[in-house]
Amino acid sequence: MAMEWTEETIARLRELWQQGLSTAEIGRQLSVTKNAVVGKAHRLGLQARPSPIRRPPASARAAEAGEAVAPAPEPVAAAPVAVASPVSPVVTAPAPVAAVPSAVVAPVPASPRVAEAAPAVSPIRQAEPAPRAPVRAEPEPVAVAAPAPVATPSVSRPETPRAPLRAVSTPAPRRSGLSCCWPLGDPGTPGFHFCGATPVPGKPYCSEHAQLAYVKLRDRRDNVA
DNA sequence: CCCTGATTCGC
DNA sequence: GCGAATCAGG
Repeated sequence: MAMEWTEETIARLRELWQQGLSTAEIGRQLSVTKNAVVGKAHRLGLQARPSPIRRPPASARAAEAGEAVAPAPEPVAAAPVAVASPVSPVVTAPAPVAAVPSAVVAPVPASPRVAEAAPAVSPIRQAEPAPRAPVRAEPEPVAVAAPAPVATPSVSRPETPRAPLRAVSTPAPRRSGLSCCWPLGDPGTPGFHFCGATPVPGKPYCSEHAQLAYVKLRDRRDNVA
């Protein structure tokens, strides 16, 4: 059986997706592959983010391969499209959320060391639609974000085994009202849950966790198993 | 090579 | 519905 997309995971997917995190990043946080993330995002109808690639529509390719029957003359002239923006059904503002530059990111369980390495940076300015700057592209030696998560003080956090998160008794913090989605505990374990506190406006986390979330980290790549 | 996201298609 | 495989651009 495939992954059980519970309300929580879907909610998290939505929020992380909306934050502008990369599919791979989201996948790491949810313990799924980027493919799963992308696939699910599509099925959920989440708005596609700028893709680095353009692919010919299947129809076009099929036609090409199959038959040259319809050259596909454009019925409607390529009139000046003018008007309005391309497609922004949802957002009204230029870039409300747009993006947490990938340089910022993630509440992934990481070692506490991060804390000292990165004393909470001020909340990033996520004002611009910043196209993701690949971390590696940064001129600076520094890198990205991190999180020290898990509030559970006890554990030093062995590492996150790719737990298929299931069996979690959906304590679903209901989407009604906003709630901090900072993950507590390891996904897949019974005690796993989200903070649930009232988030700061514009962010998915409460003030406490927002501080942890928006901090730089050295390596976002392998914090999860 | 690494990263990215999108689509296809077998399951 | 799911997501690996595959594709394709940066």
